[in-house]
Amino acid sequence: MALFCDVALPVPLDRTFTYAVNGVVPVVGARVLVPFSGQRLMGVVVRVHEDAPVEEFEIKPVQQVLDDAALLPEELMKLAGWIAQYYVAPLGEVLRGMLPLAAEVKRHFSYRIAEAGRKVLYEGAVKGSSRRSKLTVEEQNREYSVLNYLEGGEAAKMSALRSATGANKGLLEGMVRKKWLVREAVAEERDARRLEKVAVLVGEARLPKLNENQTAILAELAAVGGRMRVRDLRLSLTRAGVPESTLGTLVKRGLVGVEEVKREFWMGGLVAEGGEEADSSAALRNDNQKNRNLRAPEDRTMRAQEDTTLHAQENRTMHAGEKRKKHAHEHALNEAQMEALGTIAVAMEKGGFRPHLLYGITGSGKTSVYFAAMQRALDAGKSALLLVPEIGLTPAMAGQMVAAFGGEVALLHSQLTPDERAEQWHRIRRGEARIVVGTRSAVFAPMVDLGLIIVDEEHDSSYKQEETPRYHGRDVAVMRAKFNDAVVVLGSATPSLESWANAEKGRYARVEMRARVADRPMPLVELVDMREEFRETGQEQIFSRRLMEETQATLDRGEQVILLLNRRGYSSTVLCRSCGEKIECENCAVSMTYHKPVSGNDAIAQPGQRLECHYCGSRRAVPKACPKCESEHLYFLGVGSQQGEERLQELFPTARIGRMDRDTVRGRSDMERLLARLHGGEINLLVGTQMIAKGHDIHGVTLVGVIGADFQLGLPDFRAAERVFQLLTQVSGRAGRGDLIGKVLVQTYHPDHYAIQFAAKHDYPGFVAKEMQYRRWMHYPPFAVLANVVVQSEKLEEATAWAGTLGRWFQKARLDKVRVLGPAAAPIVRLKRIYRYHFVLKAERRQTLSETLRAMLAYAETQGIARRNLMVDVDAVHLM
DNA sequence: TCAAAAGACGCG
DNA sequence: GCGTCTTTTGAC
Repeated sequence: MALFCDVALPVPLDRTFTYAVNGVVPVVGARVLVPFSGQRLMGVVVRVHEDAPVEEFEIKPVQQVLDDAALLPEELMKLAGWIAQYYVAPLGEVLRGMLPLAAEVKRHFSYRIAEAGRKVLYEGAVKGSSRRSKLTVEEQNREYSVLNYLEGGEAAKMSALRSATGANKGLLEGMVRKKWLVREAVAEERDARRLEKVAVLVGEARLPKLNENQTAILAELAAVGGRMRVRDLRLSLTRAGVPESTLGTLVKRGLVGVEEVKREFWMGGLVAEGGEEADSSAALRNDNQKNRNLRAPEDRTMRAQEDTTLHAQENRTMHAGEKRKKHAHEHALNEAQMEALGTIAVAMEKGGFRPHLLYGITGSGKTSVYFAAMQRALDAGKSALLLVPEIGLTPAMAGQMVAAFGGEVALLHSQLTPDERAEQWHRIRRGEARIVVGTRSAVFAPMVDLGLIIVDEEHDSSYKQEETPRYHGRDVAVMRAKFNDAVVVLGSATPSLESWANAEKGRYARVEMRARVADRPMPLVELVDMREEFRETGQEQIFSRRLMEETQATLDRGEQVILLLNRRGYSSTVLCRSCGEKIECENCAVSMTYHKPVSGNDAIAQPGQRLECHYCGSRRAVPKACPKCESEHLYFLGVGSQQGEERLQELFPTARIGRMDRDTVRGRSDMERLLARLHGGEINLLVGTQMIAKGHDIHGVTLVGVIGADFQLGLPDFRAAERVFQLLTQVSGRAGRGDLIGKVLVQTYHPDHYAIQFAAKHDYPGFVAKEMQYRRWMHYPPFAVLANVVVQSEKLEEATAWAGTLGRWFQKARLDKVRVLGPAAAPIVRLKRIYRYHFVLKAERRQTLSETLRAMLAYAETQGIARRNLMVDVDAVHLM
């Protein structure tokens, strides 16, 4: 009987594809390489069966089976199925997101000579290569050398052809079009681990005469146990002023050996690569870290012993009253923290799926609880997963994790290269890394014996993936915990209303920490009414008199100030005074932001004054005159962080100012450098966008100023109030984390708005109660489930017509259990040249919503609306 | 998504 | 009429 298998492929089609199995029979969950529309793709087998498909098309065979066992554990396969169903996404695309192993499959093309090509080769210069042809003589000669190279009939890889004949891809493709060559898609497995050189000290009883430099190298090697990556060694040699050639001499003399080993795990991306570290002691630390990780397995046990002794020491210093078995990381916990930990620990002991909402005010020490809980999981022989919104923004957390758990940690974040990602994935899968810290997609880490999942800052919108599959990391984490029978903890000082409602309903156990560590008081929040400020001063000012006064006083006391200015760039809008026209991006229906050319050391070579679109990234120069009415009265509106920094420099000329936003912080190292300068007091006034609000723990900050955080209260988004409340609370939490009391000044045009009032009083429960009323009233989440459906096309008429078609269908369907808003122009009606209309669907029950969406998609198909022109966003976070 | 196929366009 | 660039279509 013939065997077939259904394969989920990473294409945006909501179906699987059937292939014939000829050789090895794959198991469900294994990866296979299959031919697909002229390419080779990697897919995951979801079914093996004997039912020959009835449709009349050629069933292609599986090309290669990559795994002999299911690559994904069963619960992850289940989770993938759930995501595909829940978020109306193709299973293949879900699986692709779960398996970051693209680096293990090498895809390339190879070429073989065809009949026509032979002819050309033998008949010499024919009319075929017409005079019309744009090809230069040189290119024509290249074509001949390609044909010559392939004459034997063997297929050759593109890379080989390239180096042998100097042909480029375009040339080869042209030859394929002329039918001189045929192209074949090839995909093969490869080992993602790269080789690297390691210098090894050769044991030598008697040392021959050596010069100073040579001795230095040997000493360096000996100090780290005799093995060191050559690139690290080079680095430290350069630092010490020893010429690199000395290493070569030692190798020649047989005192140092160089081995090639498969690159072992290292903290990819956590430690800065290369030698650009600002601070050499940090670099040294990093080197040590790398070397620790490089050591051979037998050293691991040794390291484990070191760790035990370390813990033993910690245990000795623990409170005498502790009677239970001591655990590391718990000695510094206060009562509230111990209680929270206790609840989580009990749940873990009991086993089974138990979701928790950890509501702990800013500064209550949630991170310490996470650490302790993860240690408990380890002690119980389980692994633990910590999700954070963005690792790049919390280097401190990543560093602490590594310090606390050493080689047990795997970090997963966006800055890893595909190879590094694959490497980490395997480490986790093999059970070598039992502590995983990562961003959204880390929720799919193939943990062994997963006992605990923690979602830090669970309200953070970066957990929502804004491309297919549009899943929410927090919700997937809860589902995963369910499939894994694990404990899940959602932590936040400002829980999302969804999670809070779940806690109220009793679906999540609520754990609260309502006091700051060391009983520090909450900072005092003062509102500055900017309307009044305007009436009194008669001028529109960025900074109120009150804020300037306090800033000056704080700086005079030698303390630090953070100012939140939640828009980047210099001015958010360029407006024509004559006709009122805003300068818009040519691709998107949004006004362009003015970025002032930067002068000074970190200036980017970007001459002229530039306007930038924050949605599509396009740039243009500031026009001399209004593009519409040609008036020259252009003026700049809306203050961004860049302008804020400039103004502050004028107002406080002696202040040491730093700026933190997407423009100054591009990579992790920028962030670390900036934070280090802040910690060291080199900066005493920091201005920045919301990234300054995220979890940094700087003890010298006693004043936080908030400028224009309330402009988004006016945005057409039902979560606007929640966002403003969260932002104010988070940024306020940056004040007074040391011994000094903090103060917060909030400049606002809406001083009476409840989001601002409650934030000023640190009253989360109060805010939630009020906001819940509004959500209930308006049938918004958490009192309804919501989906955003966007109809998109490059042609405006198409977009409106399709929106109308679907609108009529929704009307005719008379959905009594689903409310449909729209069709309406999306808040940003044109984005990256695409026109967008949208519907917002609200239903009381999940199932109703899901059924309606599928019915709508089915109808759209009958109307010839291609699936790619419809975007379905279940539990949409942004309705843009 | 992505490559092949069909369509639109320009040139002698 | 052919080469080249752009848009559309369909995949096992």
